Amino acid sequence: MPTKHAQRLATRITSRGRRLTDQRLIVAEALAAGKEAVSAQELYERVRSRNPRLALATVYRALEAQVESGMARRLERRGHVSAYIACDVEHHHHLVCVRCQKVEDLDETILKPVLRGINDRHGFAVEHERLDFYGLCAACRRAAGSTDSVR
Amino acid sequence: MPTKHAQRLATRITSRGRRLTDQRLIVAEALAAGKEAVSAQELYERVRSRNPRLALATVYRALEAQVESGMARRLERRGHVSAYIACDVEHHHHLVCVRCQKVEDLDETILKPVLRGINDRHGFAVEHERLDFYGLCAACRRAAGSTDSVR
DNA sequence: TGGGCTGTTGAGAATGGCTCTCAGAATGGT
DNA sequence: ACCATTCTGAGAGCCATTCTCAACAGCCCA
Repeated sequence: MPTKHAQRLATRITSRGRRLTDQRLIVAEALAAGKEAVSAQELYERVRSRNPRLALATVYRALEAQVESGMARRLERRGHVSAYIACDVEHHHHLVCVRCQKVEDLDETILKPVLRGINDRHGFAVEHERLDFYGLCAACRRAAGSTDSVR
Repeated sequence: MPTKHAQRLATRITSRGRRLTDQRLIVAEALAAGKEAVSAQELYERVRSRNPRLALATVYRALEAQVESGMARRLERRGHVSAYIACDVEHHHHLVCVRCQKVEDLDETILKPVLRGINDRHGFAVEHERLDFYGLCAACRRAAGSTDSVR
């Protein structure tokens, strides 16, 4: 009795002519279950108890496949580790609060002019970007009594 | 007879209470000589012929020190490899070509609206940001015959 | 100027994330 | 159901990076 959610994942997995396998579904569900970025190792451990025969290499392959088909995004973590996050729609970028560590999603429309500018002024075709803003979120800003405006 | 350039590098190397060593100067000069991002391995090989006793680990350590003191910036390359680029001043953002590895500085004025937008729409006070774009530079784009526009 | 404290280096081994290999198993079109 | 094709499990292999530690070299101070 596949859930509606599993159905949708299955559709996306096979959308590029890829085969639907139990392993891919397991990995996709596990990844989609969390809202934070997970490394392949972590995901492997998280899933292992229920699926003892699942191999680590398979997790890597499944994640790679998800990234390729746009179901997930690969992020870089310190120490040359990749972390993955499920993506419903277009990927987004983050505002990381250096005080409370909370992460907000960046309003993507803000970026459009930048990408266009890079294209127009530099003739540069952006493939992917690394884009993280660190600072104080609204709450912490109030708490800190900061009246600083943006630079 | 240290050149003016070497003098300036030396000053920056020691600026954080770090010791000035031949090895650090060699690495700093080699990195500053190029305008494209270089991996530690590449830099090591580039420098090895003139300095056969220089160890790879030392190159890694010197690059790490440069990153920490703001003389260089670490970029990500495919396959979990770090690449480094010398930074003249504080905090530039980069356009890194994934094909020829050349690095352009981003026209900073493009960013102004983004920072304003983050401030206005998210109430988020940006302290610092990490912002690198990866893609095809104008030359490689022509070479590739790409007619793709920006997303 | 000459210790001496301490940061730094060289060399190679160790680490660890990730990928490869390959035989056997599973998938999906026909 | 058949079969070409794709996937998987298991572990070995790969390779960028880091660690270890004894020897060495800056730099501070008298």
